[in-house]
Amino acid sequence: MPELPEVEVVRRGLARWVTGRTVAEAQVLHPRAVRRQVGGAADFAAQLVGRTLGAAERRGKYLWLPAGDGLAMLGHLGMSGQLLVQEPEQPDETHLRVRLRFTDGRRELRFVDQRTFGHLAVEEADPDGLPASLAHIARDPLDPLFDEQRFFTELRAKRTTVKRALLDQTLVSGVGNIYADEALWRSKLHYERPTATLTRPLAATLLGNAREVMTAALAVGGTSFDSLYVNVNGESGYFSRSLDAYGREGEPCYRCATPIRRAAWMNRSSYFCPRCQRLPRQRAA
DNA sequence: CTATGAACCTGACAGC
DNA sequence: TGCTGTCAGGTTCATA
Repeated sequence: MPELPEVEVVRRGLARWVTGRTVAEAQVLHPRAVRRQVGGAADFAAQLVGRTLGAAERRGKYLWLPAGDGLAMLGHLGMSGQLLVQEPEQPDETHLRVRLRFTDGRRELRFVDQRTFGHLAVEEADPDGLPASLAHIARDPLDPLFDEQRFFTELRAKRTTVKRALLDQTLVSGVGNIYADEALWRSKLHYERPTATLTRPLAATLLGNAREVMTAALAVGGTSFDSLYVNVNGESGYFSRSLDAYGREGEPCYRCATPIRRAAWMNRSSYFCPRCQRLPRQRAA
């Protein structure tokens, strides 16, 4: 469940169902799911058993469970990862990769990931509780401590285009392909607009729109096109019906009725309105 | 520093 | 039915 709203839905579920519970057993059913763990699967399990987990936290698309002694269990869902809270007697999912059993014998935590682009790891955390490998990940637009000043400065300094910048997790985290296209549509910006040409008000509009669209998506449980993107209880969100650009190739723009276009871009797709989101004419150098 | 492409995987779907 | 090609909410690494 990739982007910020979907990950936040999962974080809330974990906070509700896992906080304060003690790990009795950690089973790694696929080594790729813990490939970032320096000591491998055995180390991952050994680090977790006996630990009582704190309330889940999140930065961008990453989430983690404080585990005491300056450690945290970090997770990233990649393209297809799910964290599910399941009754122990529920049959194993086809792509079950990691299972945590708890000392209370009640519902277990399962990491299910079809494509195994996601991962879990136990890591040291800094004094603020942030896992070590997230030091370079920027705060996200829903974080009260998000540094707008820094965002504007770095955005203007970048020699790149605006959608690349939105997807750059060191500049602003949590935004992925769907919400980048949605924020750009709302801002009437072309995805290949050079960041150096963005005025401060335009950049502020863009950031505000990213914040608004992700907040709206979060309010309805995130975006789910299929059963891959679900909360810890396996339920889908409803934001797919509110998308203005993403996935709407050939359908009329809600502002001007021009058909939305899909363009191949960086091994993926960009959806945009060719009329509302124009590239300003290049000036000769 | 920036930019591109490929790699990592599995499954769904369209078209033949 | 079954094959082939394309596509998918992400990150990282290697090469220009």
